[in-house]
Amino acid sequence: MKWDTLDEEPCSLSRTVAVVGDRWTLLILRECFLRVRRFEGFQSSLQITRHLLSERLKKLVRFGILRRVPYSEAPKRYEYILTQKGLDLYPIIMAMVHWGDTHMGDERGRPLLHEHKSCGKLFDPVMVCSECGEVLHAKQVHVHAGPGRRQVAAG
Amino acid sequence: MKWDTLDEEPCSLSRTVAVVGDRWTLLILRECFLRVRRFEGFQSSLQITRHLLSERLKKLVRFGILRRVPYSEAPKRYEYILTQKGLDLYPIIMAMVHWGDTHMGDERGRPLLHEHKSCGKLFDPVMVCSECGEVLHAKQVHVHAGPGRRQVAAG
DNA sequence: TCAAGTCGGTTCCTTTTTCAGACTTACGAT
DNA sequence: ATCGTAAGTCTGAAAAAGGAACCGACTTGA
Repeated sequence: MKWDTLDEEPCSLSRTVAVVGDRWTLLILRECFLRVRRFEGFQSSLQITRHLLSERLKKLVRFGILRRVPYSEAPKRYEYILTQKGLDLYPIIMAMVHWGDTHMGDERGRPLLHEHKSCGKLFDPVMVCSECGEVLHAKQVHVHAGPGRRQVAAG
Repeated sequence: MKWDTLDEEPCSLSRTVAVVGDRWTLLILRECFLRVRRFEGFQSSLQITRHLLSERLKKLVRFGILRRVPYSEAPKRYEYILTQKGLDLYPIIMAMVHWGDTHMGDERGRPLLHEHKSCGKLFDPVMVCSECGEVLHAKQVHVHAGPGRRQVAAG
């Protein structure tokens, strides 16, 4: 497996992993969803080295997850804003937060609570079937080869 | 940020990232959900080095995501089976597969199709609010500090 | 019975990433 | 002139990943 061509594998998970499959990238995205937008903001809340932050932000921009938007002309300053493609990562982040809440909690309770503005309640994210609306479980799902599958590789 | 204590951060995303936040681990989990159970099975389908596979499997066992179950006494041979905690990672994997299908596809179409046995249809996973059942969007969610939050750190 | 193959690893060495922290550039304020 | 801020870049050391050979306990086939 070569990481530099992982985004071309005939497997949607590999392609996603190529983009967000490392620790810092996922933590940077968490900050994005918490409305952090600027280099110093990411750096101070994550304690990531500036070198790596710079590289990760470039990569997220290259993949179209963030847009680099100037907010000051002199001196030139930029913020990093989630694109629609980036906003669509929300279910991944929320699924991870929910798993952490469920399986990695401690005696102090949840670090964050989420309120759904539409209904006004504190909620958990639940994954359902787009067709029947039932909650999804791994054992209820059967996998078929699709048109984009080249070989026996999975995906 | 020190990776060895990431699972104790007051942030559910960090804690999840501590366990599944690297490329190989996510790909190994994909194989688990595709019913791969044995060392050689993972190794040959992923082309991961045996060294790294060994280490990652140990880590997943240590975190209670896989169980190491003997299937032969002489010689001693083991398989790796998802625990309930591991099965609960399914929404994360499916959210990543769905994002890849949506945003990283090519002209050949999807590598895999998913059929929901309960309703018999090909489906996409959708994340909804546990309280009202509506589809979740990042902008509809407001975040509050919960009891497990120590400081200004996010989670 | 002896060689070859299988499975689940371990060991060793090289290459790539990451880390920690100083340095740079461009400006505004004191 | 000096300080502070923002958004980076550069450098050398440490850690992680990659590649490939080796090992031990069996089974299989000649």
